[in-house]
Amino acid sequence: MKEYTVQQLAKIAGVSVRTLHHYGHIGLLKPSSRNVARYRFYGESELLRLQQILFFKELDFGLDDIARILDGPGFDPVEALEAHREQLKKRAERLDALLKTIDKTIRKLKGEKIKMSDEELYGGLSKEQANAYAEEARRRWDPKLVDNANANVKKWSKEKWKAVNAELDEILRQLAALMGTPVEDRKVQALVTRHYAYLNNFYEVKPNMYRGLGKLYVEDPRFRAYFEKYRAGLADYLNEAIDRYCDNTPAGKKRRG
Amino acid sequence: MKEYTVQQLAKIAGVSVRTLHHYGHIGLLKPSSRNVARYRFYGESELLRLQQILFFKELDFGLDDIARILDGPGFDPVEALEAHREQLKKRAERLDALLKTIDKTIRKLKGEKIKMSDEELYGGLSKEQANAYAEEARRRWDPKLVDNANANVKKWSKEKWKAVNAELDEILRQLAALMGTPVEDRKVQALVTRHYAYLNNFYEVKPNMYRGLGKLYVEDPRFRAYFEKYRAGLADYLNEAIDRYCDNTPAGKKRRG
DNA sequence: TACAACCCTGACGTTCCGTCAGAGCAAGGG
DNA sequence: CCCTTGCTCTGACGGAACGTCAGGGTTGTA
Repeated sequence: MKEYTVQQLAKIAGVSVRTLHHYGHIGLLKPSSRNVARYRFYGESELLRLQQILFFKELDFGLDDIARILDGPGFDPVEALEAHREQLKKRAERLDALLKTIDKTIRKLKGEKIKMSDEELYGGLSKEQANAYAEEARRRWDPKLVDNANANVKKWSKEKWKAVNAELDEILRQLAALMGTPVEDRKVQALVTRHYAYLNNFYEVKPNMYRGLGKLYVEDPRFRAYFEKYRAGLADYLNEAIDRYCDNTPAGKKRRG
Repeated sequence: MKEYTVQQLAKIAGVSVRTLHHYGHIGLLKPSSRNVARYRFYGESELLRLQQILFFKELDFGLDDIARILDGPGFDPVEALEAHREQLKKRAERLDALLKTIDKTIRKLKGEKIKMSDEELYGGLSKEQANAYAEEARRRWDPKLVDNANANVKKWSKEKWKAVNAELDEILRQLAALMGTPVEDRKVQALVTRHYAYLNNFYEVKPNMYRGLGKLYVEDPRFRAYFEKYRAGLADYLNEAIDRYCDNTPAGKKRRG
């Protein structure tokens, strides 16, 4: 039977020795045996448990939660592992897509240094898209405000557009990374809020208009249904947006070196 | 110019009020103005900055790093993207490894389930544990004796296992009850001796095999010093021992009581 | 004017480790 | 057999990024 010292296990699992000590102290992962000199030794099952721990840690569970999960009465390792495997697979696929996108983006950024027509100004949000948003906003809230906003938008500088596009891109990318996460999740909430804060910024809407938005997305129960629907089509939407981003993204918005 | 109170900004951005306080304290995001009553007020630019902060935070940057990024002379988006890509790549690789491990594990677990009944035989000590002990014993002492012992062990009846388990349980319980008692105490000595006699019993080892371990703990004067030193940690040690005992009890696991 | 709902400033608590310090083992070489 | 090198141990303190009171003002509204 294989046994690992602290350092060996640490290296295998990619954590620090201190982490293993810590896990031992809080009873999360104890060595399978100890030396006369109290040296720690871990077996295969500890390695597996550590993997599970790290897995849940990736999902942002606290260590005590992890302990409850792993040591809970109804914990069927096979079942749990199969569920996790599915999650992992999805994550891996998403990561893969993200990686490709980023590669594309980097190539684009490196290649097409300076080339930006007026049309490209609209970048992350196509004219039609912007109009679509405007349309919806018009339907939903105050038409005058929206028209006003659009008028403002047209006066925006290139710089502002760049910044705004970049932000939308960021938000979308992160939302994509969270695909499959429950809507109630704090991260999703935060991102959605940011997304709408972005829209708010985009349209330079007044607070009272924003109240409706905020409520819809953050407090209103309708938000749930809306986002469910939204999420279903999110992948396509994002791919389009990302492609647009790659094709339209002009050279660096700069600062520093 | 639109102004937000702490709570308003917090809600919009999906962070806590305390977080805004904190960011103010460390100089990462300061309110654009303050009341006579020192109430904080944030403007549009603070909202934007906060969103940038949150973006980098999602990427696991520390707050001081974020400050350096945002307040620094400038930064290169390509560079940032490439760094980000590296991070994602590592993550993807780890995910991949995890997936493989999980697949292996699932297969293993499914396979082993069938053989569970066999494992039940081992009672207080899991098969691996038993084998681990055996392995060590084999290394340390006479291989033939160990094999012999194992052969014997396999013929033990459930009744015998129960009895043996009960004894270990009893010993540990009494040791726990004596926690804090000086090592020199006759009772402690007796129990420690019984503990090792239990191991002895388990392997049905001969006295000479036991020499390496038993003498060190019970007769050798070095033991005295050693144990004195570790007496402070005795509680932990015992708890660990007891936990190990519980963890390895298969079928009808009794975890905690 | 009362009262809920905000806001303030300390200041201590928490999680998850990083990082010494002071010491003990393990093993190969001289 | 000693020496050196490389692990390992146990505290104990530190620190990042807040959470969570306590104790006490402020504001808007009924």
